[in-house]
Amino acid sequence: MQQLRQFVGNELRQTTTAHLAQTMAFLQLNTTELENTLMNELNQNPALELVDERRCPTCGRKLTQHPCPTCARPTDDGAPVIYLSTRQSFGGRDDSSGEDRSDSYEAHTRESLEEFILKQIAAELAREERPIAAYILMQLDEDGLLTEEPVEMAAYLRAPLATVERVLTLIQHAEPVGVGARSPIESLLIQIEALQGTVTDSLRNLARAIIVDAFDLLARNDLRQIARQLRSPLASVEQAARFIQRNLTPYPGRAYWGDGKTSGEELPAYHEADVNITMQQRGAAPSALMVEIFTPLAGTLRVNPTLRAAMQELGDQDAGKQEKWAQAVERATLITKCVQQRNHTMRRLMEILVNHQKDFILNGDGSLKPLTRSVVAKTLGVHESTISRAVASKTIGLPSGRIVPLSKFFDRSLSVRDRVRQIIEAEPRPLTDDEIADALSRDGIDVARRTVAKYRNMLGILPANLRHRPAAVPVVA
DNA sequence: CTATGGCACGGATT
DNA sequence: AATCCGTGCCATAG
Repeated sequence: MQQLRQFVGNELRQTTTAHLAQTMAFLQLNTTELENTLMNELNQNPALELVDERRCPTCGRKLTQHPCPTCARPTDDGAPVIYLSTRQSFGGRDDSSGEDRSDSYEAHTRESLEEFILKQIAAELAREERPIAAYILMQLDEDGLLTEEPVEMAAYLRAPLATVERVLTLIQHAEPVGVGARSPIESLLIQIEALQGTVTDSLRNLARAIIVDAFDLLARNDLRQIARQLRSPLASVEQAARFIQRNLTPYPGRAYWGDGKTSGEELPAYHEADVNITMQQRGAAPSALMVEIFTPLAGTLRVNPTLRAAMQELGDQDAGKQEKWAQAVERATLITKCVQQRNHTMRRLMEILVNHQKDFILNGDGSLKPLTRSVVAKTLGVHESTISRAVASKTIGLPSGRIVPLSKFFDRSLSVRDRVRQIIEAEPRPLTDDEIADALSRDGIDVARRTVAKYRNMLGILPANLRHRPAAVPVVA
């Protein structure tokens, strides 16, 4: 009896830990990544099937349109509506790369920026150039700059240098233009060339000259000195400097995250968010927040019922086969359960997040309220690491159209940084960091002057002594 | 002498 | 246990 109990206990613990491990693994993937893993699973596991008949992942009803008209209906009281929705973009299993499954490079391209670039240049790549492209993309740092010399890479890949450089050129000219440059300067130059035809040549030439010959001066915003050195009229230099600030970025990789760094216009969103928030206004009623959580795959995932039935009929005739099928079914059940659990967790998480940060969603950075993952974990009754995983590597689209990392909801200092920005924007004369710190403390925010300096840097704002009339130039390390 | 940025330490968060 | 963040101290530039 005791043995039996122990045995059952072990079994139970085993399946539970397997279940837990899988749930955790799924939870920390973003929608696209999960989609890939599920696709793999579908290919390998006959017991798992994707029914094309689409059902609303929130209520389970058959779906005739996106999003589910029942679940995604604005409420009258203006409370946020949170619902799950399958991605429309992935209509099924199209895939243009109809042939060889052996692309080893796919394994390395989970990161969205890399995928995004790869997609653009895929058509131009010969097969043997693919691994090269994949390798180069892996060497990009977080700013989108390349850390390794082409010569080294060619040696490592045992490929001709010319080929490596050809691929690199392709990458550099894909969106976002300038990734894969070896320095901020090179990146800026590539971006300038790409703008050929959109601005006058004289402006472009001057801008190029400034970057090549007077880059350190530009970083210090010393326009007079630049004008003297290049023998150009100050007015032209000012114009060119403004052009550089507005249209170019030394960190092409950052534009990708929709970070505040891209001074100026909205760049197109380079990837799809995992959650999307919009505002739906119904007449004069208070606008309700519509929170759409994307689940991967269009269709419904389930355990293949015919296989399950066949397995039971088979009995013990073919023990080996039965064993195999049993495992497949078990795993398929596990997968579907875990996906459901992931959806459930994401939904509960977003519920809290949206309610707590409603002001932030509506009014922007300044209204972000402090919030830590552990607090959310407490109120949700789950472990902290669960929240960490749920937040990790996910992005969210705000009503403003910006796509930001979900972790921004937990940023400890975003609202203070926003205050700093406001203060500087409204300053009559350049304020020193100390004065900014004072101004903040008058608002009840106590931060050290050193901290103000750090925030300033994060915002890409120059120190007071370099901050005159014209707007700041992004500081380059 | 003043304003900043670099380094590193300690506490909080993950 | 690892990482992030605010801060103090000190060197440096103007």
